[in-house]
Amino acid sequence: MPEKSLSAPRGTADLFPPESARWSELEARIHRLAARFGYGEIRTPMFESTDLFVRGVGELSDIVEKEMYTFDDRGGRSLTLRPEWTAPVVRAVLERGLLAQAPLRLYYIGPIFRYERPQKGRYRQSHQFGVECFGFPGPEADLEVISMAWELVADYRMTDAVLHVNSIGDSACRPMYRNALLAHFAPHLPSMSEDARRRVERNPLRLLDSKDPADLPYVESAPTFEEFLCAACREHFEALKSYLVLAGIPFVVNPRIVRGLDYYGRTVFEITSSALGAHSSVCGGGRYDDLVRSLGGTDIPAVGFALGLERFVMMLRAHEGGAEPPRSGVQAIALGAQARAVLVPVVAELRRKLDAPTYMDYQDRKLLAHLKIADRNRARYALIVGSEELTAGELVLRDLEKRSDRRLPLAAGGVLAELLVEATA
RNA sequence: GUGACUGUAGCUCAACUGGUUAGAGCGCUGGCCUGUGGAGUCAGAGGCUGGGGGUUCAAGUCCCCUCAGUCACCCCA
Repeated sequence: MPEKSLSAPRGTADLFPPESARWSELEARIHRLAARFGYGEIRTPMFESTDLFVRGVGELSDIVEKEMYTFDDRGGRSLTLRPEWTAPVVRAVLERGLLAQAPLRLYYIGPIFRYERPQKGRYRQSHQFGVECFGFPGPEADLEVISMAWELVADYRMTDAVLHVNSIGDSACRPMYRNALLAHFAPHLPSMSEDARRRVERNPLRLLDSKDPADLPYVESAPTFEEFLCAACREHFEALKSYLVLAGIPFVVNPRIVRGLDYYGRTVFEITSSALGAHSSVCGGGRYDDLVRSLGGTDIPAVGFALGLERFVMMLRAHEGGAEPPRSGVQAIALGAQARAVLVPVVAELRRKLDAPTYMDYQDRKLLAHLKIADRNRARYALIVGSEELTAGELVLRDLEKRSDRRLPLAAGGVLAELLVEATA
């Protein structure tokens, strides 16, 4: 048996500096954003009973049919790595009885798993930030969650982001629209794509986002949902649109936004960016007023979204120039063993007291090599101690940006650190 | 699950129709330079050409399998 080289599983990725710092920064910003909107964080297990997703996401959805990481544990239970967050959140909230005190505002951030062929912006493990707002039937809650997603995008000045909104009706009017669509497409089906013919059986709404040129003329002439919305759904949608205008959030009404998961109804929305490749959506969400009941809870309306962090970071990169990160911190440079022995405790002290990185290379190198390392570390200061300094009882503090030296007395450790903290502040 | 393209040094890529010892740039280490930095120059280290099998006198190059990457389809964040 030949030895196999070890590699990360297909569709997964390792994250290293400096990329990992960008992620931390984004995550910190998300936590602050959610806090400002009054949302509390929920964390749920990374795997759940398979049945939860079958019931929550929909038996006929692609996720359940072919994308789940499902396995049996040693007790013979069928478990599944979560492919999305909403069903687990609803399960957790029901289990704890938290909906008794609805309204309830929760957000989550963490990994999801889908067994798919990887491509741009699509991985087998990816990460989502999302929110769930339970207990408000009205369009104010729709506006609230959309604002949150949009604020994140606007925060980073992503000028090519577009918000698409649509209404896909409720259980009263969707069947009527469905029938109208079927009636519209039925005579043309023979000349439409194979995919289209398949979709008719499964989910006629999906015909609307077909990309096949053969289908385009029929899709464009198809009736839109807006004509079929019942009075209640229409009123809800109109109110949301005027709220968006009042909030100054730019949007387009896109009758072809449908959403793939079974539980959505009324409001659906998406945020897209041209930086993202074939599937340009970075954030998708909407209202799911029937989901809680279908998972065994009481009749509680809900609205939320999920935002793909890998895709968001891709957008970020597309909008950033190659700006150099600012210099910060101190590179301690000891020339020789004696200097090193003096400097090591100073470094320890600095690391306790300085709110910036302190770097030190412990090998014997020339000053030149040490300074190159300082540059690579993007250190702001170099703290140099060699034989000259030792005899003079001094050290050199070099400002690497201004390229200027200062000499400071090489006093006892604690006092020295105080001095340096002050000098480098 | 389907299709196309691609796997050669740490990274980005060369190597005519199969032909001797697989090259370059960047990066790395060191010298030029007794101790002042993103530069220059010289030198050095670094490879079972993703893995396995086959064809051939001869395979980085052709064929098959496999793993992985990229992009697209299906679908989704």
